[in-house]
Amino acid sequence: MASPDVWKEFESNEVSHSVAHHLFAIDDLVHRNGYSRVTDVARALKISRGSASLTLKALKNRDLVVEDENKFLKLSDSGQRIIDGIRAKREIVQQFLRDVLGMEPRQAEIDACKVEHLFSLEAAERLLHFLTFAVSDSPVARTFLNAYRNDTDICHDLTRCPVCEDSCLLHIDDAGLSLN
Amino acid sequence: MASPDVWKEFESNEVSHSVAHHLFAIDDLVHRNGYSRVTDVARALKISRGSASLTLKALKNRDLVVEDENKFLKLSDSGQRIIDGIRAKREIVQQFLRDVLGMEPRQAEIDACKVEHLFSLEAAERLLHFLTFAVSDSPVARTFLNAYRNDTDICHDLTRCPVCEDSCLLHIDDAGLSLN
DNA sequence: ACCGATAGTTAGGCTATGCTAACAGATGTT
DNA sequence: AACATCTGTTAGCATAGCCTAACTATCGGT
Repeated sequence: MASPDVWKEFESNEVSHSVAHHLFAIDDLVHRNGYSRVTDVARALKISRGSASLTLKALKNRDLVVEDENKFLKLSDSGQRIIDGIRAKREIVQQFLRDVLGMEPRQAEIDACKVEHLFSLEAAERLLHFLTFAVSDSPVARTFLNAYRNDTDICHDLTRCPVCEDSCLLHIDDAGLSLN
Repeated sequence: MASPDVWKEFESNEVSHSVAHHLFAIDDLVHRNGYSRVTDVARALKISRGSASLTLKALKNRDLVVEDENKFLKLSDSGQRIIDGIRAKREIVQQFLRDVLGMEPRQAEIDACKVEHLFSLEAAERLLHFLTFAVSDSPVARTFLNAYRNDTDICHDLTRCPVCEDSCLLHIDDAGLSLN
């Protein structure tokens, strides 16, 4: 099914989920409070100061985070670039899940947060353009989204699979998911 | 920005990426060759027999994998259910990336593989219904997809951001991504 | 000057996931 | 029977992330 090596790509990202959120925390704290220290990051992420200290030391070594004389932290240029990109991906995915697929903001945020650092730049760019077009004022887009929403409301009960009569995705093949 | 605890949800999934692919390997091997042993799984995943042995032992303890007298492995019912669900998510995401967003199959597969085990059931179900509608023969859907593809071709160079003139997502805010 | 709170670091431990290397057992070939 | 090979397990090691607990340093108030 899957090509031989694809699965190992999971590890090979610019930054891990954990690192991404350490960077997010610094960025948010600096913007909200004007500064960010180890303790602030730990509190924001709800991890211990010890963990934050170690992770942030590694990030200083990777030149993603810089520290001034007073132990105040900020993102380096490359750290900022990375986190801006990941934030953009999160917002794109979240808006798609919420505004097109109709998910509740909270669950859309959880799903987007899980995948934000994993999608390729290409996927994010394409999704952004799709999103922009889909929610535009263009009559074609409006007609489409309205039709989709009616179709969803009328024809699909999102909580019951037609095969097993439960909430499930197991039977999409039986149910005929063959889209070209 | 992000709600306080959302980021920790990353860990809380039914199975990890690694476990998912051990299960995939068994499922694929059984269907392709009729059987699956520790060595086969190791070879399929390109990891050592030692690693596979340890991980699979854990999966036997979790009752996701069962072993017969001859050391042949297969998925338990719950293991099968999990992996069918994740495979469905992968196929849905991959088809969306490929058939709607227009990505090459290979990159679509890589992206789908990274996120397949992370999306919520709800997101997958909604995406499935969207996909089914979007690529259907309905005139509304056809018109929309054609218009989208023309718009993409004509108006957007997916490799250049209008602000920084490079391949980037950093400036989506400047570029006006505010979709309600 | 001293006490207590806060900040940062470090040491030691845990799990998950990978590795190599050594070893045990079965199988197959001469 | 003997040796080679294949399979599976285990031991020891690494890294990423998290934990607690202990230590250091610094700052603030009396």
